[in-house]
Amino acid sequence: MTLGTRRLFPTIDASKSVDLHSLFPHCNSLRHLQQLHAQILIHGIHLSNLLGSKLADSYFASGHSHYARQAFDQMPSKNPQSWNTMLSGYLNTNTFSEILPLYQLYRAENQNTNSYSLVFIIRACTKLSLKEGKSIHSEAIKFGLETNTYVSPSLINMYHELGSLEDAEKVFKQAPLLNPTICGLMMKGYSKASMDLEVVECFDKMKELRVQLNPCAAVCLARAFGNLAAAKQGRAIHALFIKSALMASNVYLQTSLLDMYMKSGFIECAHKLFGELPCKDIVSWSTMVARLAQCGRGYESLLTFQGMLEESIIPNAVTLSSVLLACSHLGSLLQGKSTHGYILRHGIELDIVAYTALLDMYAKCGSIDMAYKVFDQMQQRNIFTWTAMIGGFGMHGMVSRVLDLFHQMRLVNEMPNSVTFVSLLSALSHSGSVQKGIECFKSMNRDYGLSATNEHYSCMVDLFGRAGLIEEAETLIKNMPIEPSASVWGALLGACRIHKHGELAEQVANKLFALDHDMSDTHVLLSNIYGASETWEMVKKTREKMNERDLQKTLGFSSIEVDKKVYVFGVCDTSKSWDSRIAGLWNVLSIHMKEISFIDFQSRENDVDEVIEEIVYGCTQKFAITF
DNA sequence: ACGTGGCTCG
Repeated sequence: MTLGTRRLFPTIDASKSVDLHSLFPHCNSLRHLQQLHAQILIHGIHLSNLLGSKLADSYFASGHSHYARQAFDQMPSKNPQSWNTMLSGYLNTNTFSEILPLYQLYRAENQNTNSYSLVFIIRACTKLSLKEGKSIHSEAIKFGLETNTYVSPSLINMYHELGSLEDAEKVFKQAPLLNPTICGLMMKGYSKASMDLEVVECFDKMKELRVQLNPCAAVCLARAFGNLAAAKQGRAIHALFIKSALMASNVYLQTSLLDMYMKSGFIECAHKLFGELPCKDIVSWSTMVARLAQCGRGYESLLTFQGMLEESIIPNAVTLSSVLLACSHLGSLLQGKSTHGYILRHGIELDIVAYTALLDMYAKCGSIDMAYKVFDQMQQRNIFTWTAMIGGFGMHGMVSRVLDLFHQMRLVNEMPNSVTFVSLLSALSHSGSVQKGIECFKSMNRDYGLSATNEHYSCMVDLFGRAGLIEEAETLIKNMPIEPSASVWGALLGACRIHKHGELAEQVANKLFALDHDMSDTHVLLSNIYGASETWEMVKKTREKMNERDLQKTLGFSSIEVDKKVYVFGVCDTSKSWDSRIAGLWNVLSIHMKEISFIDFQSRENDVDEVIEEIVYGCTQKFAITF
């Protein structure tokens, strides 16, 4: 140890080690610490466990683990606290590999262990492996510390972090007394595993045993109700949180509740809560931006993003991927490009998720070339990236690119998931590639062990249906190992419509009515099918049935931007908002479309008539948002 | 001098 040329510390009487203690808070650099270290050695006070540990702790805090270890090794006799200081230091500096060997040394010198050490080791094992975790668990059992107040929550946390919920439950059930912390952590485990019902069950148990809620449990509960889209119960727990004084100054809980309301469609409640938040951070803003985009309120999402920028909150990759999602929902290439520009101007680093959202935006806004450019330039790609690009080519009708990309993906050993196959099948269906579609559908299970979901079956029914292979479609549905969903029957109904199978359509529609889902679309479709086959009596009946049941057609909309204005078209009866130029252009276009048989199948010609008929479309104008 | 957690994105 060399001393600096200038002494910062006076020579202190060895008996007054207290004076050295008081110098710790004044060490703001490695140099200061080393000088203090020297003084301690000079005066022989390193014999003191206390000073040695404090020194090690300070070295860790300044990011110099190596010196911490040196100070520790210089202590001739160590007490449990000094060992624990080292374990804690390595844990906090993420040097997990040092922890177990150090603990081995400790145990070689000591017959005993203690709850502090165990907690550090358990936390290290959380980052290591289940095998090591289990061995430390048995160590805890050996010393009767398994149910210790600090040890058992750490064990529960470790097990669910390592993916073994069963082991977490075992520890949870062995706890002699349920406390808020243990319950909170168990709920966190369930929450991570998307076991929302179990989260709620755990909460019910807490109520029964009168265990108080803690913030962790509260957050999990809000998340669970959000996922279950059960905002009614959500409002009740919100009230409970307020009563339990959990809400104030807890941004995490506030954000979780915000998210819960948004996920379950209680937009008003969410807005109210959002408005009341005393300090909105990046996450609460991003939550609003994300959820608004996801529920199709792209314009509001962008406005919220703008509001966030006005508050001088710097968006991150998470925020921007949601903004990009809003742009793709609006179909606004201008807005999407402007977001891309914002990212470049402000040098915001995107992650793989955000780049995928950028690619997806370009694809969905019609700029497939830009989408591919982004894809091509990405340093890393995951299955979502590949799937988005495959889907992009698919929606542009570029089947050969779809198949080509899938092939490339397999060459780099990326494994397709269920969604990749939805994109593939949908592309093959739209291009009428029946044979390839069948092969792809078979391959999904045979080569990748993925079992077909209703979405895949819908694509297949659509594939057969478009090609006029109604019988094949019916057989496929009959042999489905799972209960066909409304979308599967919907695809068959669509096929009936194309090929004018009135009778089958009625049967299928009845299947759809039997399923508990939004029936208005089915009624409309059915009535259109009758219309196509000119069975006007049935059209009338269907329409009457709709009125009887008080069903309204779900409102659809589409949008386009012209000269920095976003035109939103939706079904509504106020046609005065129509710009006459747009109306004129629309007429020209529809006639032209008919002339060139724009619709892929001859039999779908009547679609065009129908669209023209529905020129009760209104148009609202919104200005592009600048940021 | 050493110990138990929480929110947003494809």
